[in-house]
Amino acid sequence: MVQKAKPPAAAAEPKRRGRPRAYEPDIALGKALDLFRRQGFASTSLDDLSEATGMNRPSLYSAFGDKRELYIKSYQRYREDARASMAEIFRQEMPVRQRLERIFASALNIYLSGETGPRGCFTVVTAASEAVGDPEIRAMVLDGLTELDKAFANCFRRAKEKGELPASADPSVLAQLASATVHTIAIRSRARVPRKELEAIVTGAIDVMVGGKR
Amino acid sequence: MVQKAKPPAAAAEPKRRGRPRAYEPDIALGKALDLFRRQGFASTSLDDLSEATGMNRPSLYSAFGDKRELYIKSYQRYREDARASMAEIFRQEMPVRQRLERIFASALNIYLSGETGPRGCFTVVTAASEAVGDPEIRAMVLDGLTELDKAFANCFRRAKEKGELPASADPSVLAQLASATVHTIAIRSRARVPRKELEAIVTGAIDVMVGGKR
DNA sequence: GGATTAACTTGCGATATGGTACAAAAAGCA
DNA sequence: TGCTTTTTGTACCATATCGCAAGTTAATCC
Repeated sequence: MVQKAKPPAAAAEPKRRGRPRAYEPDIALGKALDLFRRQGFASTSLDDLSEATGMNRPSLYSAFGDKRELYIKSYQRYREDARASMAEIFRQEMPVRQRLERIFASALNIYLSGETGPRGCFTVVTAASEAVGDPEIRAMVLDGLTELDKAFANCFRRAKEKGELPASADPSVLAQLASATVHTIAIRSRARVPRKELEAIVTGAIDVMVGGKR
Repeated sequence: MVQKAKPPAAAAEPKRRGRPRAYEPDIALGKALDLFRRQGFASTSLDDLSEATGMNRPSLYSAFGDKRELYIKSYQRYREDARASMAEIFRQEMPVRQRLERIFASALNIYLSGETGPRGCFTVVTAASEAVGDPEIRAMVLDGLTELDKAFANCFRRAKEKGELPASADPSVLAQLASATVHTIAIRSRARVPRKELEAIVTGAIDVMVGGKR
């Protein structure tokens, strides 16, 4: 039930007035995200969330709203994190192959980490869940899929401009193949396919996309 | 609550002894499958299943066992259907490209059909659900993924033997790309990506796998 | 027609779940 | 020291869910 005994989290705080919070919203949201990602929306109870975050239900409620809102906020958080690591990879100039390797390695790390087994990709998990019945959630999922496509397309477009790919290469087709590779490893990771095999799939896909190993 | 008013389903029946069933197990299982596929395990209640199948809960029980068993039987049924259409496609001799087109078209039909929106792929839905926590279900999912890989590998191996693919082509790598394409359209279909776009993804992937359109 | 068999219908009980009301607690402010 | 403000902790409610028990109905067998 306890989360952390350090109330003065960030340095500068404007001296809040009432009783201090016993939790840090950011890390609590992270715990909720982990749970939702592993168990899905429907089979994660508020009791589970309460235990994982160290907050009791009323606190959860006042901090994040009801279960659906908490799920949405968790997903947004997931996307922000993913975007951040993507941006990091796109910051420097490098060969396509290397950039692809980094992107896939990052994906694998996200999907395979987790204390109680691989967690997979939250976008894929949400897409496959009953939650897609909710139009707002479905829109977010679609946006997540599109964002990944665009990142890969950007990657291949740059490569083509630099002459790393033949003129016949279609960046958007390659991007969809790359996204497909991400999706397949996300799914396989949930089935506990060992890391080695997932890495082999990635390597094979890269070879096909940018030309054989060298 | 009513399912069908035709008791003498198949022609030859060994004259059962007690009160006749008011349902046909096969079509009931199909309805259950539809529901599970759309809503997932956790958020499909026995009441939902009862209504969809036209059987009340005790009948469901005696026919299929508890909810988990029903889910497993639904998944097995799904796999049998998928295997059957695969076998059909592999029956005759044809160019790789055409065979791939048929396989993907079949997948699209399965994923996009459904009265209340696309249903997606049951293997993918199960992989992404909380049900993977169950070792037996996880094993079935893994088996489903592997079976698809093998079917595609078989397809590419034949093509290579017939000289349709260059000697450098690696059937198992191509197979994983093809599976990845299936997985990505399964996921996107759940996000309601329109059929046209999914078909474009398939076409692009085929071009990359077996060489440009001709 | 009566016995037997198998399925159907109704209804229940134990538990879990999402959500909330209300009072105690811990801080600042005067 | 009292007062206000914000959060926590406990308890609760209405509902939903799974699974099953007991009795009823409809068919065949003798």
